[in-house]
Amino acid sequence: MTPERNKATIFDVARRAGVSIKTVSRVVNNEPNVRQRTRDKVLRSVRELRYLPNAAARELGGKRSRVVGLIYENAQEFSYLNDLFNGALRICEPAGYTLLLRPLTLPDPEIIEHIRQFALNARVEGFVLPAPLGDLPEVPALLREMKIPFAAITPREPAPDEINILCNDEAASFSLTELLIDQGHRSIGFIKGHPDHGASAKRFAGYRQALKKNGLPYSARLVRQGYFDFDSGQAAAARLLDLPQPPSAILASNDDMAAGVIFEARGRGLNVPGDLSIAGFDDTRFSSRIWPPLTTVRQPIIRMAETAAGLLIDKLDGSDTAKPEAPFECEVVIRESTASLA
Amino acid sequence: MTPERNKATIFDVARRAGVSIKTVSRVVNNEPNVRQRTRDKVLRSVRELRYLPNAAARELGGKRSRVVGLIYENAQEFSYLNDLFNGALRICEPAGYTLLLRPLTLPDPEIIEHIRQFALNARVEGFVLPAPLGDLPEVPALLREMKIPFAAITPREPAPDEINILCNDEAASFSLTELLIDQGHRSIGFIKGHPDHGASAKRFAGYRQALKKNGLPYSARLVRQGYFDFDSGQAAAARLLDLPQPPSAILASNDDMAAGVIFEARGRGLNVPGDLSIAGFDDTRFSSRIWPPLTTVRQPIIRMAETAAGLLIDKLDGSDTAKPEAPFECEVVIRESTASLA
DNA sequence: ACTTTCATTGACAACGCTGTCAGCTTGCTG
DNA sequence: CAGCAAGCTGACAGCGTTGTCAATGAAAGT
Repeated sequence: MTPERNKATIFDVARRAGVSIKTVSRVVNNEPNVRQRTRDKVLRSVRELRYLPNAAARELGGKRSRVVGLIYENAQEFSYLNDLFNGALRICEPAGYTLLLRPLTLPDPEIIEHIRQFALNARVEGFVLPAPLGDLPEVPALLREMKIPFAAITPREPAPDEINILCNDEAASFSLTELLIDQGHRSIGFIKGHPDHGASAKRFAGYRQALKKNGLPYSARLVRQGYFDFDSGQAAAARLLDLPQPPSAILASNDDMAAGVIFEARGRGLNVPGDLSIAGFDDTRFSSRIWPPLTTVRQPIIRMAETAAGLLIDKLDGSDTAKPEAPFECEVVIRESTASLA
Repeated sequence: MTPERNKATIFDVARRAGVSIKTVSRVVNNEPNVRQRTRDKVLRSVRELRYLPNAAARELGGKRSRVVGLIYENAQEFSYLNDLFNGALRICEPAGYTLLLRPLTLPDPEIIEHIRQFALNARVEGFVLPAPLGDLPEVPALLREMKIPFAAITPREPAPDEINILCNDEAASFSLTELLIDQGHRSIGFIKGHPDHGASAKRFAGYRQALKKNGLPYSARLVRQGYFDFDSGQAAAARLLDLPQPPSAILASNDDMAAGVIFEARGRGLNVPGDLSIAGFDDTRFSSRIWPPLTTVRQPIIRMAETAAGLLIDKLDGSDTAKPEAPFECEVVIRESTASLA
């Protein structure tokens, strides 16, 4: 059933190089205490035989599985997941790690047990832990308890000695709000994101800050709770537009909700951006494809995932690189869903 | 580094059940020639100790890796990929198989070499091979050469003894076209899909058949080549709408292109569906979220992926179930982007 | 009762690597 | 130049399974 495998074993390499298998092992694993000449001999032999270490034997003999797990919420935006996966994979593969995906469906009372099972079954050595799972306190707690290192991608301050990648959500939200203010909007609605997501609070904070800095009054009536999905965005927009004095612009905490706002606006015969400016967050695949194309904020997810995977692997490999990462910068993408107030 | 693993080994189970490790192995692997009483004893012991076979040892000892590979084109619609993955995972996981993803970026002159490397490195025992990779003749050819079984999900007739899952693209396209005809449309534009995708030809064939059966003339001017992406859909729509006698309806071979058509129509101030009816294929995540929501065709991707993975695993496990699958049925989803001709 | 046949079970050698530890070289130190 | 530490290398024992094959037991045939 198994295809003809790469036949060469460590023995073949050793014989050809005239050394012991242990020395080959040392070279292959980049261990110290091998003379340069010996190392070269072995390396040549490895190349000539196209030697590829047998992962199963490696795991059985040593204790390392070289498996990195990526757990994520199944309801996440697909393009976000895709970037996450591609970014992490780009690092894991060349480093000789296997990247395993595990979708989780929230809410799930047994989520902890599911993660534990996954970690055990798949022999996961380390996790990439994106938002919103990383925002749930119990998930990092479980991994700490299981002594499995992880690299979180969440808008939080990392615990000491833990890896956490974040981007500057608050600053981006601030910029976006200021953009609307600069365009003359004085009444700007805001739709909050899912309360379980750390980003929601940050984005809201940026909005308030921008209002404050520009001397605009904050009004709770202009703020509605959403849950990051299209429907909640639409519903929130409906209530905002039903106000006696509806806002002239609405800022949604993500693009799915912004799409819902557009949908609702169009349904009411409103002209976007003529009658209502709309902006979102995340720049998903469709943000530029809906009508009108959405003004939004783009996060460098791929690079964030790469960095997370890279730092995680450094840790797993024992190369203690304790450099704290600076937050990644988000980019405001201005499209046609926002316009100056006539 | 590795967390405290499930400690119980086959020896512990054997001791507790009062049998040899080989007998435990037989029971765990569902091999024949074990008395029922013995089997029960072992099973109880397994349960009590929460025994979980060590995958690495299993692979090293036997020859099975229990890895199923899912290779896909990176540019694919995310929701399609997501369904594919979730469907396959739902089958693989409980069956004790590991599902490994491998994105490929087309066009890629070295694609064969990449797949070969992946198969070797990851010790893939069998592949799930979705469109469009399964449509490329060289990919199935490689897997046949490497003697790696695969389950294709493509609109083709399967080679004998190979697994192929398909859905009735042609019939769906036929229905969708007839729907438009029933709504009074007499001039229906068609945007073809990417020529490398097997589905493209099928969908086009269904369109022509429906015209023919309903006595409508076929005009090549109303047919444009697209490539399954938004931009090509928009471009094709532009040319269709520039016709001296533009069609009153446009059928795009997928929803990305249909979104492009809507985009173009709106840009020209056309009312959809008042001035132009638009329909697509695939029912992606955003098909119902754009304005107007798209009439389209939904494929049961999840079930198709489940079936593909299931048949593949049957084959890998040696349970020769040679039942040829009937094509899955697509479902026409009628939304607001199509309407009767006034 | 005495083979023969087959289902059932177990002993033991792989599988290909890493960990441990001992042995052999070097290069320094005094 | 002996003496010692540090650098380098190899022998060998696991790691937890499955495959092979021989041994045992039970059922069936003569």
